[in-house]
Amino acid sequence: MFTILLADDEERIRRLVSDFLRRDGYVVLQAADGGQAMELIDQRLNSIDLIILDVMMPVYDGWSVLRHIRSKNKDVPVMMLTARTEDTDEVFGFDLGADDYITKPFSPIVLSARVRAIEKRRHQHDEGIYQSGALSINEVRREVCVEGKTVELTPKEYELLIYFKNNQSIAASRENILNAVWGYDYFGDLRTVDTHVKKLRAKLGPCGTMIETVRGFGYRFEGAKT
Amino acid sequence: MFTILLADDEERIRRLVSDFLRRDGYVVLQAADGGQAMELIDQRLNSIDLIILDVMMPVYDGWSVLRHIRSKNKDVPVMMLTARTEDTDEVFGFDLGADDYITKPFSPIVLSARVRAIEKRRHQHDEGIYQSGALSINEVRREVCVEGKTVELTPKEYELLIYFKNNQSIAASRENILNAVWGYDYFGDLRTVDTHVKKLRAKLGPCGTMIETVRGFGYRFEGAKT
DNA sequence: AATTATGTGAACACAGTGTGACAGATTTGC
DNA sequence: GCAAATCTGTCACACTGTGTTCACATAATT
Repeated sequence: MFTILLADDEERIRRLVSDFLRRDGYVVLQAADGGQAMELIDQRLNSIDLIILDVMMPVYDGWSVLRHIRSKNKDVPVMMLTARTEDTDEVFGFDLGADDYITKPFSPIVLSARVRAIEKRRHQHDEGIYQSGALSINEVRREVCVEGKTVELTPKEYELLIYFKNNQSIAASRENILNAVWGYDYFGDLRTVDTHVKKLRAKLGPCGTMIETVRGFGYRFEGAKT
Repeated sequence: MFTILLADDEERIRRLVSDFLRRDGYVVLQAADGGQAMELIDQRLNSIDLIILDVMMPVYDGWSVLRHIRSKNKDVPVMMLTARTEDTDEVFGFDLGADDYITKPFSPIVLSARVRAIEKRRHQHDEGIYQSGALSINEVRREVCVEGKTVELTPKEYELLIYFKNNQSIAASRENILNAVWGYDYFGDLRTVDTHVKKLRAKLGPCGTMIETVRGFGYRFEGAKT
């Protein structure tokens, strides 16, 4: 989920832009002036992924809101909207830590492209994190989350999950799995795999169904259909 | 066969490019505007292997067509043609899922090189997938689809189908089949094969007729006539 | 029409899988 | 270093799915 805070005093623009962004799958919070923007930022800055600020707003202008955000030492990306004037504005904005800058009037297409660019930049920053549906695996932190909540896995369960993640959509026989996870020199019961799969499924809760049984063969891990 | 849909409003470019591609052995469908492109895509997206879209087109522009394609959740490769402008366009295109990007004016040689690159990428991706008519067998996933819908096969049914696939157009006696699928040391009733063939035919639905009876001998699997 | 080959459905034994319990191995906390 | 807690691998049981055979129906061949 990618949440965007949109602050602009023109209702027409808010509606146009938010409709467009929603159609692209983003969640959009709206603020009609700098005051409302400040409030929303104070309340839920941690769950906001991008902030779009109009420069000219009642109560507090965009620069003030931007300054407020940066004073909180949060590096959430901020995009500024401003009427076409001299470039000084632009320089000013970048100095305060704006990430992008769009002059009014703009086409929603361009805006949405810039938003995507920022989202992408952010996601490649998340390198090493696997995500599929409600399941996310952070291999650096060695942490697995389902629906945002951390799930405690034992070492074997974790390694098994990593194996599945690295072999998505591939039917894996019990032998394949045993060789890969337990090592090629391990000669144990094939059904050990079953037991661990069972436990893993249980711990993954709603994501447990991502491990499919291929009857008479083994298992197959399926990333969420998007 | 590799089919390319080429959408560009300039007739001169269409002819130049399609001549060039045809000489390389590709089949080229042409669309003179975004509307025609949309129509062709709706009608026969499944038989198209690559789409080349001009960005500036009447009716619908290239981005809209691209969005339409992706909304169908098809990962057919798309190549965008655009006049040299700002990079934002490019970012936009890649975000929407364009696979390649060529700025006008371009040389047909370059275009055809890029097309070959995409074709290559695609084909190594298709490795291990058998397709014939409405039947497709993904041996990596150990999954069989008929008319796009997954068909659940038991292990024996699956192995039998794989045997048939590997022995297309060859009359196979029941003994051949029994030896190959059940193993040379299996001594069961020859008619067991019949039962499995019957079940397999039923599960394959419209593709069941691909398994032909060779009376007095055995069976023969026939891939779809193209 | 008689004969032979194949299609079809039912019955039954058995193999594959999910599941919980348990004992030994390993790790953790003190 | 010791006890407690946790993890791991195996097993047994229940249940469902699968393979095989058989008997009979239907179709093809003579």
